[in-house]
Amino acid sequence: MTAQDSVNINCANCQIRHRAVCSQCDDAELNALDKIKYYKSFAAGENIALVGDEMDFLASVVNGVATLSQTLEDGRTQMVGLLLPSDFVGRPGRKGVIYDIQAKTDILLCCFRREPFEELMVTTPHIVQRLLQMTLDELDAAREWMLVLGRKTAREKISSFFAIMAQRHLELGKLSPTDAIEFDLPLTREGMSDFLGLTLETVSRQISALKKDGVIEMVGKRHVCVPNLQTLLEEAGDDSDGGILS
Amino acid sequence: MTAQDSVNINCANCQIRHRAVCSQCDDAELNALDKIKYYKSFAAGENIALVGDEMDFLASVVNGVATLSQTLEDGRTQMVGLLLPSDFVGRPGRKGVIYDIQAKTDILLCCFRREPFEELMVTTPHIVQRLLQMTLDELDAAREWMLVLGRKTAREKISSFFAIMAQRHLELGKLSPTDAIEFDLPLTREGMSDFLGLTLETVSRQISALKKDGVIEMVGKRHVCVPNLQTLLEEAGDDSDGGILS
DNA sequence: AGGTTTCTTTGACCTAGATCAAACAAAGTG
DNA sequence: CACTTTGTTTGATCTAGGTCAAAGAAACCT
Repeated sequence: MTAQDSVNINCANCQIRHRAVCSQCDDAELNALDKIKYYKSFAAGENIALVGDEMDFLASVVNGVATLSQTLEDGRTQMVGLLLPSDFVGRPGRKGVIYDIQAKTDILLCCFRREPFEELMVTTPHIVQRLLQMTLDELDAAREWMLVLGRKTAREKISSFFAIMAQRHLELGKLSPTDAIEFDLPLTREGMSDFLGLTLETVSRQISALKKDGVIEMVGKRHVCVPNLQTLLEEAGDDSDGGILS
Repeated sequence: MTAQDSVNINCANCQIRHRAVCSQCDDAELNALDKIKYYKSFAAGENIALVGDEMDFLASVVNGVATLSQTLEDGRTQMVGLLLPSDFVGRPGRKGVIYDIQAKTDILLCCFRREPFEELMVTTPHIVQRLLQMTLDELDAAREWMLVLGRKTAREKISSFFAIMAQRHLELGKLSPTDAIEFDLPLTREGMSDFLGLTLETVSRQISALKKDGVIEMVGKRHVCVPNLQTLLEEAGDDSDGGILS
């Protein structure tokens, strides 16, 4: 399903209805949101917003993948957020954008006009409460990444990234954790290097090594198969319970 | 002022009244909070809670410094949060602790009993709204740290840490940004290394180097003097505007 | 005052991952 | 179908920061 196919969606058949910022809203509240929302899609590679821009909407990712990243003057860049379906985009109360936001695949956003959305936040506790939960979850994920960035080896970093992808896929697909898990990488080698604080060459080498050691199998450049999640988690250096919870 | 000296404080003369989770509360709401709160102090080095514990309170840091950190099985540890006065401790909606929380100096917490606090969150929008703001700020700070951890050199990391300390001190002390700034480090060399994803030896070497280059001056092991904040910010690799905003 | 313990500094050496370089592969273009 | 362009892999080399080691320095005992 591409972004274009989904322009006709509405809240009733929305795939992210039960996970997004609106998930605790009742019908009346959903109606209020509906009045201030519109759908907008971006092509893979397109910038949704750049540092210094003013963003006059807030949004939920309906489908597709986007990233948040920061860049130093000399060009070093670090990804600081990976936005997947149901994730929230933009910061209430601050128009000014402080991270570059880029679509990595074709992406569809459910956008809320900023002004009326911020008014709804005052009158609709369900929205603020859900947003708080989601922000706390993001904070936990960011802190998990601080451990990855600060203390893990290159091999552990790649394994951690694959483990997150695998687990995110598992959540949605309702597979048993003992099955083999397959998914497509939403990022290029360079994208992964920006996420993990590595060079793209190191990413490539470590993927080759994990492949050689049978931890993962690759079909083409982007499709990953994880025959045994437990093995991958051990490579990632996480405890047996699997690391990132949310 | 030690933690003990402050046990008699109340909301009216509380130093963090205007920055903490209660900052948007009116008198009635403050009263409701007052009924469910108690003060508790911890000595420097004491653990406030460890991974796996259940924490039956949430709290604001009144004075002193604490840290959040994660440890891998082999002992590598990464600090993922630095809790300073007015910061919030604990996660609403989850009793289980997932980071080690340790007092780094003597510290005084303004604790709220979990159950009634979580009930207040439902009925008191001012609390949830303020908590959302604070959590968004923490998320921004965490993302800024991801850039430090993932992409900065050892010298830039140390400079970034000093810059944050200096700026935090500046906010409170109302000095002009052109004055020399002095402050005490709340962490040992090892603490800084855990924060920055370095070894303590590298921390020590880089501090010596910054001292030799006149970027900072040290009085004893813990007291830092920054003669020129702009110079320090340049060493930190931040843009001229100074990096972390909140 | 001597003796722990904890923290810090500095030196010598080593290694994981960066950098530089080249070839390959796949997809899009005129 | 030649020809870019974009992404990937692999090799050779280099270096920032880690590791190992030892000696100060300060605080805290008793």
